Amino acid sequence: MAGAAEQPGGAELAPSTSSRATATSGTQVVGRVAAVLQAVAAAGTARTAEIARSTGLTRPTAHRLLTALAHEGLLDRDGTGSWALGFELTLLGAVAAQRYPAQDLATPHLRRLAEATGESAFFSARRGDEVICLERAEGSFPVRSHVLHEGLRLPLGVASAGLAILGHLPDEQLEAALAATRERRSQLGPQHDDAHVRHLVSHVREHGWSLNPGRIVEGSWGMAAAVFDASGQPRYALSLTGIESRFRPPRQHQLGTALLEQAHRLSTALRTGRAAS
Amino acid sequence: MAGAAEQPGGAELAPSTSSRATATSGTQVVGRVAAVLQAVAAAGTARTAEIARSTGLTRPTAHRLLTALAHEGLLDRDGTGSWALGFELTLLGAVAAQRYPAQDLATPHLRRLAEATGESAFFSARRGDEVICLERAEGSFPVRSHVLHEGLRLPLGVASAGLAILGHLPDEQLEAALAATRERRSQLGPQHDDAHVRHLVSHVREHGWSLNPGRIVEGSWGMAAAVFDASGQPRYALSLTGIESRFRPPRQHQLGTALLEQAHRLSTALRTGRAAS
DNA sequence: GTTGATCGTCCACATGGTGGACAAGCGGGA
DNA sequence: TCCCGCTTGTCCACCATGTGGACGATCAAC
Repeated sequence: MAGAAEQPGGAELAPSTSSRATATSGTQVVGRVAAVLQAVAAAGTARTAEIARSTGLTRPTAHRLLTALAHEGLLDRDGTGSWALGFELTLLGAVAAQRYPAQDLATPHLRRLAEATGESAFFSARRGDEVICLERAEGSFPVRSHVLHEGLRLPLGVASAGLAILGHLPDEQLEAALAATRERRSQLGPQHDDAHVRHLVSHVREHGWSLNPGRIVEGSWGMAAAVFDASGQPRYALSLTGIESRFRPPRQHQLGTALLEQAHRLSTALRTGRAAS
Repeated sequence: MAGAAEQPGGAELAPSTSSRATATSGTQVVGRVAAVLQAVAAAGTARTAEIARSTGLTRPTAHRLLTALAHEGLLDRDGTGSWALGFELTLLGAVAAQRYPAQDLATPHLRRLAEATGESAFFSARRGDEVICLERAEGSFPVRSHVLHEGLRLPLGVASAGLAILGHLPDEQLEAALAATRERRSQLGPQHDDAHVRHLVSHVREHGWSLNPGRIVEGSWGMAAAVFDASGQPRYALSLTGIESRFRPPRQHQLGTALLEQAHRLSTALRTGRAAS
């Protein structure tokens, strides 16, 4: 219900990729600013036209916003003309992170996961109907998936991290999330329809951890465990990605156990506010 | 030259505290958004009217921006109606911090300083003509100064961190910074005029570290050492604060040495990209 | 040289933001 | 209880501000 914008009449097909329709009230330039920042974050680095496309803005408008944001230090521009998140966001983020100390506490657990399993490990956070990848720790295994990267936003339900979180939500919230992400999921392919997601969610409810059997990129598998914030909500996730052959039983079971253990320790750390040993 | 806005005619006395006049080109709503975010960050938590005052916006306008930003998750609103930085800023900041990994590397050095000296230690960053306090580590000594806190922005030259950075700038940049901060410094009191700042800067150039002998709040002293980024610029600072009696010689000399040592190690870590031992 | 893509900029239009003014809520003091 | 001073949220007429179609410049590839 937090970000549930009312949809007037039928879902009018968006012309391009314009996703957000947060024009609830007041200043909508703010919404565009947020969309631009998120688009740059998700891309890591992007050109003006790419941002215009991914936000649904016209190119002149995107250009004006981008330059204005860069003028404020919220964005940087590298030599080639690509945009990236700026220093000012580091400063604001550092202050904001005090109220949400999750990442600092997560880093050691992430490292431990990567070391123990040899796969690449990720820390992600839920916000609204999306899951944002926040940090990556490389594993030692030389074949690595680069589907996920810091800043990437995916709707709940398409990656293992989002699935793990979905699996710990009560039915009502699960249905709401499915409804809210339905359109975006369908754009990512038929393998993300409700039936498939529900199947993977039931797996989470049975085993505690989630499995993404190559649903985003063929052969790139993922597993995740939900992490609970101080109020007991599944707000974060720890996940592992790698190639199919390393995510089959019985190794699958070992990985699941390792994920659950670190997720549990991290949840405890978040609850007590103190880093675990 | 980065943020040097041209001043039309005489410096028309600002009615309230309106500081920034970044209306160089394009969208100026973006400038207001940035100002609001910075104001909230600096206050930690603030009411609508306070933000309106500190940004120079009218209250309805501030209110609209604040609610719009909260709608995007960039701000939160607690039960009492106060605003604080939101979760979305944590996410954006985490991605942005990858390109500026200073804080992660600074934390252990900060802790070490606080432990070794018993005073509270701070990590700050320069941006434009300001220094922003980013992280605090409490010392063991029971009398602590709370003048500095995370998010606070001060013009270069009024606190020990800014002084340490000023002292490592070439003359030309020093003069530019003095000119750019002159008005704001004068608002903070006559003890921050050019002559006094120059005197403290010369101290930095002689000893390597800076000393703020209670220039912001009487009896609250500070010392700092500059930290250099990968390109060799003095972009950050480590500092200590405490009561006057603990910042006199010969202890002053010990504190300065400790600051310089940690600052040097941190600078090395920033240059090599790897955390020091 | 030609094509095809990007980029940055201009300017008339009207959309969307502005802020003075009003109303409501809250607590303290008499 | 009433009044006062403080806050906050909201309205709406005005016009400043942002918008985006269109143009010209730039660059790389073929």
